[in-house]
Amino acid sequence: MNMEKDLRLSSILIRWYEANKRDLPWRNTSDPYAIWLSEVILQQTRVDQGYSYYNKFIQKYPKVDMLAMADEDEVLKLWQGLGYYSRARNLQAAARLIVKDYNGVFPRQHKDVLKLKGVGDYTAAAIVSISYNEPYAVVDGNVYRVLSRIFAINEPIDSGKGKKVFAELAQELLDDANAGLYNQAIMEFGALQCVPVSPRCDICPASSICLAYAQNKVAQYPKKAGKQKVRNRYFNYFDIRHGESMYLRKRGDKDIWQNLYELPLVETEKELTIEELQKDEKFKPLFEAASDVKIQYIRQIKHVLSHQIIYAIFYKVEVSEIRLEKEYLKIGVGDVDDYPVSRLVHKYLEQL
DNA sequence: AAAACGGGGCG
DNA sequence: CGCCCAGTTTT
Repeated sequence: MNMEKDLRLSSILIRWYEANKRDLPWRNTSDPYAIWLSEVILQQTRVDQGYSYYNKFIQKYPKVDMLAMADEDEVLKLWQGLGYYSRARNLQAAARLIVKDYNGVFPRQHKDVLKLKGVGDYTAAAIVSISYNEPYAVVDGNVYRVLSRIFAINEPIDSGKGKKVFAELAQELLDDANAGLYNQAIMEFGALQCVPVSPRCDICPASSICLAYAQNKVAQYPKKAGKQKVRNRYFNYFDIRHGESMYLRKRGDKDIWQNLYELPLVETEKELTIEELQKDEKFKPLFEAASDVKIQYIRQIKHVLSHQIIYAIFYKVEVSEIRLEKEYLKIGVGDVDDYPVSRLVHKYLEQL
């Protein structure tokens, strides 16, 4: 069976690339030496930082044998300020090997390119696809971000399994006939359009096929296992009672417990006593339009989530009169069980 | 699987 | 100023 490849993504990316790509010096050549040099310089390095280094290197060592013949000190000096200096040492070691073993002609085969010092999976794929249009998909940080969003992939990118999943998906999606163009397009798209923070999805040509966008979860991708740091949060809940009435509010987007209900909440940066809390700017608006406010401490609950620990304090507040913003829902005390609440809030409610 | 490797951007 | 970034080699 000859399954046809889905090239919709390729088409979107390449069209976007042709219209939006930056004009960079290494984009006006198919010389594998120049491509290699640019790719090594751009490892862990932003384009605007590496740009002048590429120009210096290609001017001083326009051919691989000139790099091979240079003093290491001279090469390192030219690399100075760019960081990760093993890249420069490996670069020259590889140049010397190319002169010795390949007669100064840059290797043509992916497996040979991959053997060069300082060239891993990403760089080998970049070199052979861009220089020779060989069908090897690049997977760099941009690709992780773009693919994880478009396909809403929950596999963490920093796990062994995740790397495999992304490498296979990238290879499957690769537009083989336009490998170099497609690879450059997806990376440039990640660098300029599908950026890590606050991407402009409203003007994105891929938004219609982007699953993360459809789910309003763009900012959650790519997922990382990481040493996920646990964040401490301090929730002060107020169970405001006015006769047989109490108040709830629906939680919004971009935080835990989306669309669940909870008691009126004041979140603080650290644990505060009720006296400190009453002086806090976030506390005041809640009881501005209230009379005869009596606050009673009820209990403290430590609630542990995978990524945050919530130190919650519950207070019961009796008022003879109160007016709250319309986001606060006034309900009958007996109806509270009709509303979906977090486990934390439920723990408080069930023991009243 | 995890650490080491540098410098820059960001809040 | 601490935290994040992200390919390759080394441990």
